[in-house]
Amino acid sequence: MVCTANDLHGWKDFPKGLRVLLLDGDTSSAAEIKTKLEEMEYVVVSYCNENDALSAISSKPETFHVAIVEVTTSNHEGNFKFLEAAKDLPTIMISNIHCLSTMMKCIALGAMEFLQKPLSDDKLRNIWQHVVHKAFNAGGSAVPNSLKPIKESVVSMLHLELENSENENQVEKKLEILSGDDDNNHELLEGSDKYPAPSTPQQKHGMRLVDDGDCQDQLNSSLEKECGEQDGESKSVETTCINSLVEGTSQVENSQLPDREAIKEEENSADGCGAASNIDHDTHDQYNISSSEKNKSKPCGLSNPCGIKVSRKKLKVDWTPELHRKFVQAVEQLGVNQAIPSRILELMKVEGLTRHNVASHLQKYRMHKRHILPKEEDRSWSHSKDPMRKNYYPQRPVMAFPPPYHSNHIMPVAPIYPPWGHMACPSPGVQMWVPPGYPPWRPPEIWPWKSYPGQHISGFENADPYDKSYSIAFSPIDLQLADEEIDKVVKEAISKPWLPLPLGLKPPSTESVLSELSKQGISTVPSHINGSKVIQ
DNA sequence: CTCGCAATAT
DNA sequence: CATATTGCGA
Repeated sequence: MVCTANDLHGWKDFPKGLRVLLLDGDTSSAAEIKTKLEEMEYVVVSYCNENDALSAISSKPETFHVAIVEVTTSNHEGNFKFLEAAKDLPTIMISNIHCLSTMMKCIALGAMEFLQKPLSDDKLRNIWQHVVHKAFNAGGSAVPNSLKPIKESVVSMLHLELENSENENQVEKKLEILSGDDDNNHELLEGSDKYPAPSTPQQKHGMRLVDDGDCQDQLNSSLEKECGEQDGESKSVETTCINSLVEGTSQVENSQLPDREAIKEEENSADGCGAASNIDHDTHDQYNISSSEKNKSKPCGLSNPCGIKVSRKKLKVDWTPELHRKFVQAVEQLGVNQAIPSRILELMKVEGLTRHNVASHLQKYRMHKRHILPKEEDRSWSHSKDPMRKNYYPQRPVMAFPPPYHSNHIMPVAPIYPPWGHMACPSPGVQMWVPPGYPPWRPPEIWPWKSYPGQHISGFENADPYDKSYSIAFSPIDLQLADEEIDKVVKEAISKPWLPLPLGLKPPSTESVLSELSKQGISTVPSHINGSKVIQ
């Protein structure tokens, strides 16, 4: 009934309207909690005995999103039964008693949290977090029906795309933001305005890990439901950990930038999450770093007090198109001659990426520049395979665009970057071979100020031996076509400075261009170049 | 320590 | 087999 996708398509102010089952034997306490919850615009149905509550959730399991259940010394059994029956329902235990083993048992049986009475408003207000958490963490098993809409609406609210395994850390981070401002709980922002309820958010990162460990290590006597289910999440545990470690410092301010990168761990287990289905890197920047599953060389079984594995393992970088795009952009911005790993790393501004990764990638990049093109060459031209001569290709023919191509139309949408495809033509003016009939997109590397006819500034490649050879290889028609296109774009850009640059790409910085030019003895910049400078 | 290359691993 | 990682000399 409740939760059709339509009902909740928006769920405008999300936590409001969340349906809470309250089970508290103490009627006055129940009334008090109910009142508070209702002030927070939760919908509360309270019960005073377990049987009523049990029948309620068993007859209409989708009626509630979350349950709050009181535990006393006398009603253990009923509550445990409830937990058992409501294991799809995020359940928060509340109690006056301070019994560690009881708490432990509840948690082990699947309770999300165990709170001591009296309940603070903060904790009540934040119960929705458990709902969302569970909605995103129904490990393995399907998300319970009552929680599906939650997940959907949260996803839509955050403008997230949910891949097979979306990084929940990302979600959670945004949710933390949510709890801060979206909750518009002005009346409660006394002193600690940042995180109203310390216990709840903390539990996500720290406590739950402990719980998992406890479940498996100590309490596996008879109670391993949630634990078993959540076992498959050790990856996300590590992801969270990595994220907080790696990104913690710089991400604090950056987390809202549109081009935030996400680190996600790849799991090669059966539920094949990322790798196979990562074809949609157009929309959101994303790259994967997966830890090698075998921690052989390093003795990294250490655990910190929280039980979090501090495995600073070697991370394998998956150079997704997006990541690679950044890389190329950085290289270009630096100029091929100055593209050293450390600087590239800086420019890429990607947390978690090491200089080593970049160096390796750079190596590959250069290798391709030197080998792929020459190879094509060798096959069709000379059959000289002399490896010593690989740097010299004075007269390489370059494919021109097929005749029918004329650049009268606007740039096509940003292309999917093939891993190395456009590397074949990283220098301006050099056209990548495009299959006939292919949409003639222009690589982002080709920017007006890089190749103007006659000046042959031609960007940064002059100091690069390989690129030098490329620039020789211009075919007239290439130049003409490129100029035509470029001219058009430049004119448009100049005449409409308020518009974003084509393809939404960031051009090289003015400084880098100018410094490069001055290095080459060009101190005066043509006026139209200046013009393009203005729009930056 | 960084860079770039070559060997090695996945 | 392509590509990422590791190792090593400059």
